[in-house]
Amino acid sequence: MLIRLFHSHSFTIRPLPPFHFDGTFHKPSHFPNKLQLDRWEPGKYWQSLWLGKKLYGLKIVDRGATAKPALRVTVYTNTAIKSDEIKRLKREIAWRFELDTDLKEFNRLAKKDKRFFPIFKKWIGMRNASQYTLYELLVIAIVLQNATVRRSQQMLDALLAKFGTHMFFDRKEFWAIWLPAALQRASEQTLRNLKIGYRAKFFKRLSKDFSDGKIDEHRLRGLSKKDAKEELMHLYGVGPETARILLFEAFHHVDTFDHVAPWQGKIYSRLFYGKKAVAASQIRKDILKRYGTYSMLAVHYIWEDVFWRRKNEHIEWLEREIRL
DNA sequence: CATCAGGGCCCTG
DNA sequence: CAGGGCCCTGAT
Repeated sequence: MLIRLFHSHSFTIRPLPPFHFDGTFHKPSHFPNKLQLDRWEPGKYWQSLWLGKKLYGLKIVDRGATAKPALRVTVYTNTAIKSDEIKRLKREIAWRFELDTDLKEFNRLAKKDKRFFPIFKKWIGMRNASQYTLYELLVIAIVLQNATVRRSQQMLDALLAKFGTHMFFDRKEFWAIWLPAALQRASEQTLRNLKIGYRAKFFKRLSKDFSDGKIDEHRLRGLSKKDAKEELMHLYGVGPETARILLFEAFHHVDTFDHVAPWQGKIYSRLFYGKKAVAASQIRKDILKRYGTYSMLAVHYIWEDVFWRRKNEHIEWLEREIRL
């Protein structure tokens, strides 16, 4: 069933300068799904958005400049919008896309980095943004586990087609990831039929924990990285790599560089050393030494930059490493 | 045709 | 703390 969101309301948000619209609202290292959760074109961005149990369509348009940023935001719903909702939406959007984050200190550090300064300069004002709720990001991180990109896409598409919400706003179609209760009710066999394999039991248990209210995303947002990591690692199906993704993307801990997966290690080796394979422990040590509390953010800039380049130029070694 | 590792994690010993 | 097993797929 297609849900049409006819009501709309617009407002303006002014991020803290400097701000980079495209770098913040589009991450080319993230691979797209057939059933689209979002859409980007230069200066424009759309996505489905859950706030509590209410579903919105979100459109954000660039109306400013790097030094004087402004975002024109339109939210779409199928019921009228109240003024306190707008307030909550503004706060949530600011959190997810780090619109109020002060990058002064990071930019100062970047300036001292002779080798990569051109990249940091090109993307100045880019945020470590995540459009998702914790639960949604967890779903995505789990379909990434022990699978190649194509299979991850297949798994997410199958799950969306069965449990997701198909929606229509601003003359475009999108999908939203289901709420936890929907997967909790499904049988493990139903999930397995979608060819997600052993992840079925992860999803069952996690969805139950979330819909029972055992995990409070807002409380976790207030915790230190160390405390948040410990709680996340207790979740069923969450290990070091999934925790890293959650800590960095959902909770914006920009110093989360304590786990390097083998495939990432190969790409880092090329980016930072121009070599095929440098030991993960060496990479960790060097990055932490150079970028300190901004380790993951600095790597994020360099990482996304090479995936932006990939849009226009063929990078042979990268194509081999990402194995679609 | 079979075998295998993959954008990990759980469980066991 | 090491190592086997896990779902399914495309590569070899």
